[in-house]
Amino acid sequence: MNDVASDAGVSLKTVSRVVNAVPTVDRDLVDKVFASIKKLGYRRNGIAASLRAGSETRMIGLITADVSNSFYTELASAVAKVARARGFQVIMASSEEDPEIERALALDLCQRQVSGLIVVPTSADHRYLQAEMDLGVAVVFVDRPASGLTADAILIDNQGGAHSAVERLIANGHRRIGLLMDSLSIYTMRERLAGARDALAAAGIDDDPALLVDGVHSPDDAANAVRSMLDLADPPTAFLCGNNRSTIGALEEVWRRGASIAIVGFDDFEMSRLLPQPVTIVVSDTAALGTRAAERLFDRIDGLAAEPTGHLLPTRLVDRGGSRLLAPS
Amino acid sequence: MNDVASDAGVSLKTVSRVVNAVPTVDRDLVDKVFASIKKLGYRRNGIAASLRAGSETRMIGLITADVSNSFYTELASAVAKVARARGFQVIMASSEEDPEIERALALDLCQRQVSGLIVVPTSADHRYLQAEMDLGVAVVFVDRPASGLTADAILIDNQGGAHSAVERLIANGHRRIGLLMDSLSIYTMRERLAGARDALAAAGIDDDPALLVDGVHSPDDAANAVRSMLDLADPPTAFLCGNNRSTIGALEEVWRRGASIAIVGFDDFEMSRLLPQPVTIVVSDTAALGTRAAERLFDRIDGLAAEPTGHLLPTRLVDRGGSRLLAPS
DNA sequence: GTGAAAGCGCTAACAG
DNA sequence: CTGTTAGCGCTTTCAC
Repeated sequence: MNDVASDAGVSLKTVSRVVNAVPTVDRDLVDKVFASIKKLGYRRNGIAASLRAGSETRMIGLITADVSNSFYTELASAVAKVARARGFQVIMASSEEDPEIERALALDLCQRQVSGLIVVPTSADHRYLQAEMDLGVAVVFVDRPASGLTADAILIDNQGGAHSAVERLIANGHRRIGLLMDSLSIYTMRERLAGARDALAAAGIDDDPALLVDGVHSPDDAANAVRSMLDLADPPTAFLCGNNRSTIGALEEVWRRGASIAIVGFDDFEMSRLLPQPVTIVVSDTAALGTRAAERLFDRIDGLAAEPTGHLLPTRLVDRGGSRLLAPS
Repeated sequence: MNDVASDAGVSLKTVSRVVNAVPTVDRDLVDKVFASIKKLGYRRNGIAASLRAGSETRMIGLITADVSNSFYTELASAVAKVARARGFQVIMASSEEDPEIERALALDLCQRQVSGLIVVPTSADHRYLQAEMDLGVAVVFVDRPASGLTADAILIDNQGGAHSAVERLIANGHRRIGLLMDSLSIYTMRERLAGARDALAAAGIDDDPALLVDGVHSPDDAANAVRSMLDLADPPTAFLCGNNRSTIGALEEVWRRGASIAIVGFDDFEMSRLLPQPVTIVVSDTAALGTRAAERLFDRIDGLAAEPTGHLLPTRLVDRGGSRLLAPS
């Protein structure tokens, strides 16, 4: 910038003004400066610009639990859209469901002076973020609430979704319902389980521990769990799957056996409508989840001082698949 | 940092040394400094640290064409893994197949002083990046090559994949093969089309323009294209789909009609194995694509001076789906 | 081992 | 309208 200034025969500050498109600069000087910029191959250093106190880096961080799950991808896509509309970039990172990684990532991003952080929390204790929040980093949690920390959270109605899913199964005559959940250390899984049990209890159905498998991470885990439950003396006639991965695995195993078993899953996935057999899915508006979180984050970045709130988005039951059954030749 | 120094009764530089874990500092001073840091709630400003010339921001940028497509998600996931192993963060952004957005994003990221850039190019002219590369930003293109610029590119063997796909269809007796391609302004689509035509020509089959639809962006576009081709007087008995989206749409339409039509698609997708009818897919190792690109980028960041090269990853034909047909009750 | 001074590239504040 | 001065938070000389 110094070089440009001397080459153009103006002061540093004038170059700065030109680069920042300040309107009150003489046309001639502007042209001269641009000529020197081109000639010298000058590039503005955005990082130095954001160094001056108070200035924003115009970056937000997004920490999800698993980049390759389409649920988080859709979320990220919605966040990115809101950010781009505001001229912010998104640094995306994945905690892989590991609290230590989450912590390291969050602190790293804060060191990089992000203006805000959207986190799908994995850790059981987020007090480590308190200091950062006190220093002015906006933090919004999404899909799961924080613990040990008062912060905004955008969630879906996990209990309600599970409740109505099980209610529907019961209405269809099912009384033995297998429950496939990922690790119960995950908030959403505990909530969904609670909702399911609620509905069972309301119908006067005993909670049989043999019909719950947790720690189901992958489609293969789900297939194994389904297999062992179907081999019980008194097997389930329906399954509730805690997330899209387990839904896929459960479907595979059920079809493999040719068994006539009802399946309700959580979290929609691309192609669910192509499934050859009817599946009911507890659908939430993932894009809205991301949009809400990003909007709340920017409200905070803009200085919103209101008390942090939890926000619950509704779910609904949707019937997917099945129609293609008629077709294949 | 100044405050910490005076609180601890040491110089600025000593604090800097402690924060950066320089070993040659007196234990007592280290403890004192840490105490003051905790007391004052000091946080290191990573951005200021990277301001000094030559210092790296330890960030790379990743620009893909569409965040919500699982193909790019897998790619991104692989890139992120390599980056994390090196302590780099990834800024991810999507060009939405718009050259202008791509350009703006790339320049923005360069202004943010990323050490390198991995780009799935959309634009037809990447000379705008030459200046940045001259200034030391490493750039690697992936999935598609750059134009107007000499740079590393990691690609898959699109022509070869399309060639063997069509060859297989011909071997199975098909002579009328419908081609569904996204916009032919996209490199991969031109290559795949060329490979397909090659195989047709080699078998002495005339290239019928009625059997090509391009500009197929979405599953619905694909379904429409399939519909109109199947309504031809002399309809195709097979389809080659240029990407996973069009494969999905083509499958839908074919099943809807109950038609007995062979389908070969490009790019695998999660759940393809759950499909109720056999589909052949031209599969490439997407994770390897991302890994290779990231590794080459870090080689460049580390100062590798060798001539930029193009790298071609192989594809293979895989049969997916079909097995479930037996099962549904 | 430790510290003082200079400066990274830029911008805010105030003059001129 | 333009230039000068100071300083963001840190690190790097180079003395002590």
